[in-house]
Amino acid sequence: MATSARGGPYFCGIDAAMDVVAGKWKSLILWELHHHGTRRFAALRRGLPGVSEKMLIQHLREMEEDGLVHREVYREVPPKVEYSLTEHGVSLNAALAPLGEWGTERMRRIGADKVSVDVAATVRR
Amino acid sequence: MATSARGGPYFCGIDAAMDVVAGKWKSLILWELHHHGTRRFAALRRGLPGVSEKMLIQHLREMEEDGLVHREVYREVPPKVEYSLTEHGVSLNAALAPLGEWGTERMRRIGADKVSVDVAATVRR
DNA sequence: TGGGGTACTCACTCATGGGTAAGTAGGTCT
DNA sequence: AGACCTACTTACCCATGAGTGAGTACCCCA
Repeated sequence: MATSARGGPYFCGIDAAMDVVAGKWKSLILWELHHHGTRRFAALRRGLPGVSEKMLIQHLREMEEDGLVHREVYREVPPKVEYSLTEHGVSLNAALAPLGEWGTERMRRIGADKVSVDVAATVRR
Repeated sequence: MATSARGGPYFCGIDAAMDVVAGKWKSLILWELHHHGTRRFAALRRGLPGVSEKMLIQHLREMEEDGLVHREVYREVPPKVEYSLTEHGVSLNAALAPLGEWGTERMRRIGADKVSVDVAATVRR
């Protein structure tokens, strides 16, 4: 994996956007940060049932590199780190909205289950 | 791989939509079919420089299962199969439009290259 | 006669994405 | 003293996604 930013060449804009959103949890992180404004690492973790610490950190780092999230470290002694969306993160979220609606519609069509907190807790083991 | 349709449980609509669009070429296939209306297998293949036959077929089959593309087989003797978008495929494409714009904007910001036909041909070997 | 085009399938390989579990540092709670 | 909290890092493993190359059936054209 390149530690440098993801970056084309791309076929088109969708390609470029997908590159940034690809990853099992990224869209959820975006959603979570969008709805709560600012969240600490542990809060984010609790908000995404099933995510592993490794993946959460990896995704957050990549999204930081991509300029989607802002990471604010407070040098206190129980460590404290706050994550929030940047301007680009906010606009990406807005761009994802129609897709979210389409997906919701699709879930209705195929009758897919939504992950409930209980199910998620079970999945988490 | 389950041959049955992908299908949740999902956290939210975006999740459900991403499930259907995930795959290196799916969004490009959508784009290609949207812009040309109806395309034959070989034409699609030529339109997506770098795609392997295996992946193209696999993606087309999955998208057919998901109700995004329609597959019309003509029982002639040089085989002829035409692919086109279904109503759901069209609406998905529309839902992807804002994301495409965001991606295009991002490409401008980071100065990413766009795949040209020449580069693609080279990549294809 | 044989090369090419159509739309595939099949077998094999490899890279990567993601999961699991443990370790770390410094401080507070019991 | 020892358990626990924070936000991580590190090492290891495995399943899956994707690429390569060959094979197939049928026909057309040079």
